[in-house]
Amino acid sequence: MDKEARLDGSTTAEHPEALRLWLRMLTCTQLVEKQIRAELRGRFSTTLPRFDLMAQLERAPDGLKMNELSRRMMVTGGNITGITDQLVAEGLVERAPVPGDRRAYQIRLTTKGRSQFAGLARSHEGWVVAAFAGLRASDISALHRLLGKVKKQIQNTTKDGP
Amino acid sequence: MDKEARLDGSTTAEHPEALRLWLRMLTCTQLVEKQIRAELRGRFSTTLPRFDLMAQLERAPDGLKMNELSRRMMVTGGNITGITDQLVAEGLVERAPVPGDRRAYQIRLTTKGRSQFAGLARSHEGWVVAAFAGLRASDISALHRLLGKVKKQIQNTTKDGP
DNA sequence: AGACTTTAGTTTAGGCTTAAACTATATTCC
DNA sequence: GGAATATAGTTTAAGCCTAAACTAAAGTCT
Repeated sequence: MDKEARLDGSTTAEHPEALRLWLRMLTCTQLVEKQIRAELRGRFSTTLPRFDLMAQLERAPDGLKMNELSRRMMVTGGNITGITDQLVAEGLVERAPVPGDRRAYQIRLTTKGRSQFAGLARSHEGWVVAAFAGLRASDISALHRLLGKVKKQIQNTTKDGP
Repeated sequence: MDKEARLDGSTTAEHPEALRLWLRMLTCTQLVEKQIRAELRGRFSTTLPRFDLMAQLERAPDGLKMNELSRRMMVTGGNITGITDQLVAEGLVERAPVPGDRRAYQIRLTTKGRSQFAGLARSHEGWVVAAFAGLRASDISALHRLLGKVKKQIQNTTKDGP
């Protein structure tokens, strides 16, 4: 084969398949994500992080604390502060006090936020369905299952720490 | 309306399967990416975009023009300008004039850049292999094949229209 | 109670990324 | 040649994201 790859020379040319898989996976994710970001921006003048935060809250009727949002969205607390600030300023989300802990807030969708999110979610689902329209149901479940193995593996090996 | 998008439940083969797949795919990609970014930062004091740009140049011995880098990395030209500026400042890449077109540059790895990249690439491959270590070779090729379908689908539907 | 540690959230400095406006050079078309 | 258009690259303003330092409130231990 026409390999120009001089990355590894002769020592460890054993696993370029994982590398090829990773690059393809990254490409797919980026393509879908760029599509969704562009639609959110063009049609709703919003962004993916704002949508993601609202999606988390939609599934938690009593709201979530900042650190729960941080954990579920896999981003830092400072990031949550920034996104929440914006959504609060737009009246889509509110910070409610937590009885018994004056440090924490419970973040909840406002009525306005819940109503706006309904439209967002409907469109979002359509874009995602369109992105995977080339796959049969069996392909989708196969992908889902295999990615489950990947997720498990990563979480196990990453959790090993000091 | 019919539902509140309560995506936990049913076994009915509707579109939410695609949604669940997408969320899992995003999670996996983010986990791997965060791992790689952390290693690049912790062990080499560099970043993923810098690494990606150098990786593109490594495969193009004669170098690439800015717009080629922009296209291959799927990011905007302004972004390439910024990353290139930093790598030039560190002496890892260079802007060479293109004979016959005074607007363009040919971006190339310097000797120092090529040498540094060799170490980066070796480690990078290791991290990726580790991330997919939970999969058998047949799983990896199945994933690769299925993601090929996804990629093709997205590129076809996105390319439509002016 | 008082000192120590942990937890919740914010702030800050810096890098990444984009869209849009901009400069400079090439190309096309009369 | 000269005007209109297209292309290569940069700049700018704004949002996202992180790590690290910080404030305030809980919790722990003696």
